[in-house]
Amino acid sequence: MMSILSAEFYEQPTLELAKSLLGCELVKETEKGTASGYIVETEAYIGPVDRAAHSFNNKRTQRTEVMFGLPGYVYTYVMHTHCLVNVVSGELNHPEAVLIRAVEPKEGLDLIQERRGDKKEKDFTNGPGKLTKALGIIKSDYGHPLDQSPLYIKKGFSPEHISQGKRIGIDNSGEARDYPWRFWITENRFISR
DNA sequence: ATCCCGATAAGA
DNA sequence: CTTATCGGGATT
Repeated sequence: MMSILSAEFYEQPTLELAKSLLGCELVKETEKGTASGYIVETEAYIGPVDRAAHSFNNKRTQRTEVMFGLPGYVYTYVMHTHCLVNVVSGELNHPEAVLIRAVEPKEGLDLIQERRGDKKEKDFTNGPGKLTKALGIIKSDYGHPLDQSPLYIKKGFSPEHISQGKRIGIDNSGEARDYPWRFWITENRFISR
Protein backbone atom coordinates (compact mmCIF):
# COMPACT_ATOMS: atom_id res chain seq x y z
CA MET A 1 0.00 0.00 0.00
CA MET A 2 1.67 3.18 -1.24
CA SER A 3 -0.67 5.75 0.39
CA ILE A 4 -1.21 7.66 -2.82
CA LEU A 5 -3.97 10.16 -2.23
CA SER A 6 -7.15 9.08 -3.97
CA ALA A 7 -9.40 11.18 -6.19
CA GLU A 8 -11.74 11.82 -3.26
CA PHE A 9 -9.02 13.72 -1.42
CA TYR A 10 -9.34 16.54 -3.91
CA GLU A 11 -13.04 16.97 -3.35
CA GLN A 12 -12.71 19.75 -0.80
CA PRO A 13 -13.01 23.52 -1.07
CA THR A 14 -9.98 25.05 -2.77
CA LEU A 15 -8.82 27.01 0.27
CA GLU A 16 -9.06 23.85 2.36
CA LEU A 17 -7.22 21.83 -0.24
CA ALA A 18 -4.44 24.41 -0.39
CA LYS A 19 -3.87 23.84 3.33
CA SER A 20 -4.38 20.07 3.22
CA LEU A 21 -1.69 19.71 0.57
CA LEU A 22 0.96 21.13 2.89
CA GLY A 23 3.11 18.27 4.14
CA CYS A 24 2.04 15.91 1.35
CA GLU A 25 4.68 14.40 -0.89
CA LEU A 26 4.74 15.31 -4.58
CA VAL A 27 6.36 12.55 -6.61
CA LYS A 28 7.52 12.34 -10.24
CA GLU A 29 8.91 9.20 -11.81
CA THR A 30 11.00 9.42 -14.96
CA GLU A 31 13.44 7.26 -16.88
CA LYS A 32 16.23 8.88 -14.92
CA GLY A 33 14.66 7.91 -11.63
CA THR A 34 12.23 9.13 -9.00
CA ALA A 35 12.34 12.51 -7.31
CA SER A 36 9.98 13.89 -4.71
CA GLY A 37 9.45 16.63 -2.17
CA TYR A 38 7.14 17.59 0.65
CA ILE A 39 4.82 20.42 -0.35
CA VAL A 40 5.58 23.38 1.92
CA GLU A 41 3.93 26.33 0.13
CA THR A 42 0.75 26.68 -1.92
CA GLU A 43 -1.55 29.32 -3.38
CA ALA A 44 -5.26 29.06 -4.12
CA TYR A 45 -6.74 30.41 -7.37
CA ILE A 46 -10.50 30.57 -7.40
CA GLY A 47 -11.34 31.40 -10.98
CA PRO A 48 -14.91 32.62 -10.85
CA VAL A 49 -14.14 35.39 -8.34
CA ASP A 50 -10.38 35.81 -8.65
CA ARG A 51 -8.87 38.24 -11.12
CA ALA A 52 -5.44 36.73 -10.56
CA ALA A 53 -6.58 33.36 -11.91
CA HIS A 54 -6.19 32.42 -15.55
CA SER A 55 -9.77 31.20 -15.37
CA PHE A 56 -11.11 34.48 -13.98
CA ASN A 57 -14.73 35.07 -14.81
CA ASN A 58 -14.91 31.46 -16.00
CA LYS A 59 -12.69 32.24 -18.95
CA ARG A 60 -12.51 29.04 -20.93
CA THR A 61 -9.54 28.58 -23.25
CA GLN A 62 -7.35 25.74 -24.39
CA ARG A 63 -5.08 26.46 -21.45
CA THR A 64 -7.73 26.70 -18.73
CA GLU A 65 -9.80 23.79 -20.01
CA VAL A 66 -8.52 21.23 -17.51
CA MET A 67 -9.66 23.41 -14.62
CA PHE A 68 -13.26 23.06 -15.75
CA GLY A 69 -13.03 19.31 -15.25
CA LEU A 70 -12.95 17.24 -12.10
CA PRO A 71 -10.48 18.00 -9.29
CA GLY A 72 -7.28 16.03 -8.81
CA TYR A 73 -5.76 16.63 -12.24
CA VAL A 74 -2.60 18.47 -13.20
CA TYR A 75 -2.66 21.99 -14.59
CA THR A 76 0.74 22.96 -15.98
CA TYR A 77 1.63 26.02 -17.94
CA VAL A 78 4.80 27.75 -19.03
CA MET A 79 5.68 31.31 -18.17
CA HIS A 80 8.99 33.10 -18.73
CA THR A 81 10.56 29.79 -19.77
CA HIS A 82 9.55 28.04 -16.54
CA CYS A 83 6.93 25.37 -16.06
CA LEU A 84 4.55 25.86 -13.12
CA VAL A 85 2.41 23.11 -11.66
CA ASN A 86 -1.08 23.37 -10.18
CA VAL A 87 -3.55 20.89 -8.72
CA VAL A 88 -7.02 21.30 -10.19
CA SER A 89 -9.67 21.74 -7.50
CA GLY A 90 -13.33 22.64 -7.35
CA GLU A 91 -16.27 20.69 -8.70
CA LEU A 92 -16.99 20.10 -12.36
CA ASN A 93 -17.32 23.45 -14.13
CA HIS A 94 -15.72 25.33 -11.24
CA PRO A 95 -12.32 26.33 -12.67
CA GLU A 96 -10.16 26.49 -9.56
CA ALA A 97 -6.65 25.30 -8.74
CA VAL A 98 -3.87 25.23 -6.18
CA LEU A 99 -0.41 26.35 -7.29
CA ILE A 100 2.50 24.45 -5.75
CA ARG A 101 5.03 27.14 -4.92
CA ALA A 102 7.68 25.22 -2.99
CA VAL A 103 8.62 21.76 -1.80
CA GLU A 104 11.22 20.33 0.55
CA PRO A 105 13.38 17.75 -1.25
CA LYS A 106 12.77 14.21 -0.08
CA GLU A 107 13.54 11.43 -2.53
CA GLY A 108 16.12 11.47 -5.33
CA LEU A 109 18.46 14.14 -4.03
CA ASP A 110 21.16 13.23 -6.54
CA LEU A 111 18.76 13.61 -9.41
CA ILE A 112 17.44 16.89 -8.05
CA GLN A 113 20.94 18.23 -7.69
CA GLU A 114 21.84 17.19 -11.20
CA ARG A 115 18.76 18.91 -12.62
CA ARG A 116 19.29 22.10 -10.64
CA GLY A 117 22.95 22.40 -11.50
CA ASP A 118 25.46 24.11 -9.32
CA LYS A 119 23.02 25.44 -6.72
CA LYS A 120 22.90 25.33 -2.96
CA GLU A 121 20.48 22.83 -1.48
CA LYS A 122 18.21 25.53 -0.13
CA ASP A 123 17.69 26.82 -3.69
CA PHE A 124 16.82 23.44 -5.21
CA THR A 125 13.05 23.66 -4.84
CA ASN A 126 12.12 26.95 -3.14
CA GLY A 127 10.09 28.40 -5.99
CA PRO A 128 7.37 27.26 -8.41
CA GLY A 129 9.67 27.15 -11.42
CA LYS A 130 12.54 25.62 -9.48
CA LEU A 131 10.61 22.68 -8.08
CA THR A 132 9.23 21.62 -11.44
CA LYS A 133 12.72 21.56 -12.88
CA ALA A 134 14.04 19.69 -9.84
CA LEU A 135 11.34 17.02 -9.99
CA GLY A 136 11.17 16.79 -13.79
CA ILE A 137 7.60 18.07 -14.12
CA ILE A 138 6.96 19.35 -17.62
CA LYS A 139 4.22 20.99 -19.64
CA SER A 140 3.07 17.71 -21.11
CA ASP A 141 2.06 16.54 -17.63
CA TYR A 142 -0.98 18.76 -18.25
CA GLY A 143 -4.18 16.81 -17.66
CA HIS A 144 -2.59 13.90 -15.82
CA PRO A 145 -4.65 12.43 -12.94
CA LEU A 146 -2.75 12.83 -9.69
CA ASP A 147 -3.66 9.43 -8.25
CA GLN A 148 -1.38 7.48 -10.55
CA SER A 149 2.15 7.10 -11.85
CA PRO A 150 4.27 8.80 -13.04
CA LEU A 151 3.09 11.95 -11.26
CA TYR A 152 1.20 11.67 -7.99
CA ILE A 153 0.84 12.93 -4.44
CA LYS A 154 1.33 10.76 -1.37
CA LYS A 155 0.32 11.24 2.20
CA GLY A 156 3.12 12.93 4.10
CA PHE A 157 3.19 14.57 7.52
CA SER A 158 0.92 16.98 9.37
CA PRO A 159 2.50 20.44 9.66
CA GLU A 160 2.75 21.82 13.18
CA HIS A 161 1.90 25.37 12.16
CA ILE A 162 0.55 26.89 8.96
CA SER A 163 0.98 30.54 8.00
CA GLN A 164 -1.24 32.50 5.62
CA GLY A 165 -0.68 35.66 3.59
CA LYS A 166 -0.92 37.47 0.27
CA ARG A 167 -0.02 35.70 -2.92
CA ILE A 168 3.12 36.44 -4.90
CA GLY A 169 3.61 37.86 -8.37
CA ILE A 170 0.09 39.08 -9.06
CA ASP A 171 0.46 42.82 -8.49
CA ASN A 172 -1.50 43.55 -11.64
CA SER A 173 -4.68 41.86 -10.43
CA GLY A 174 -6.63 44.63 -8.73
CA GLU A 175 -8.19 43.77 -5.41
CA ALA A 176 -7.37 40.09 -5.82
CA ARG A 177 -3.77 41.07 -5.21
CA ASP A 178 -4.49 41.30 -1.49
CA TYR A 179 -6.50 38.12 -0.98
CA PRO A 180 -4.71 36.03 1.68
CA TRP A 181 -4.71 32.85 -0.35
CA ARG A 182 -1.11 31.79 0.08
CA PHE A 183 -0.29 29.15 2.66
CA TRP A 184 2.99 27.80 3.91
CA ILE A 185 4.44 25.65 6.65
CA THR A 186 5.60 28.09 9.29
CA GLU A 187 9.38 28.52 9.43
CA ASN A 188 10.10 25.86 6.82
CA ARG A 189 13.41 26.69 5.19
CA PHE A 190 12.27 26.00 1.63
CA ILE A 191 9.65 28.75 1.41
CA SER A 192 10.04 30.82 -1.75
CA ARG A 193 10.39 34.13 0.08
C1' DA B 1 16.01 46.66 -5.52
C1' DT B 2 16.60 46.42 -10.55
C1' DC B 3 17.34 44.53 -14.99
C1' DC B 4 17.13 41.00 -18.45
C1' DC B 5 15.92 36.62 -20.42
C1' DG B 6 12.29 34.70 -23.53
C1' DA B 7 8.14 30.48 -24.17
C1' DT B 8 3.67 30.40 -24.87
C1' DA B 9 -1.16 31.63 -25.03
C1' DA B 10 -4.40 34.84 -25.96
C1' DG B 11 -6.26 38.99 -27.88
C1' DA B 12 -6.06 42.61 -31.48
C1' DC C 1 1.44 40.62 -35.06
C1' DT C 2 1.60 42.42 -30.31
C1' DT C 3 1.30 41.98 -25.64
C1' DA C 4 1.33 40.14 -20.90
C1' DT C 5 2.82 36.84 -17.80
C1' DC C 6 0.90 32.82 -10.75
C1' DG C 7 9.84 33.40 -12.38
C1' DG C 8 14.66 32.87 -11.94
C1' DG C 9 19.23 34.35 -12.06
C1' DA C 10 22.60 37.68 -12.08
C1' DT C 11 23.92 42.03 -10.85
C1' DT C 12 23.94 46.70 -8.15
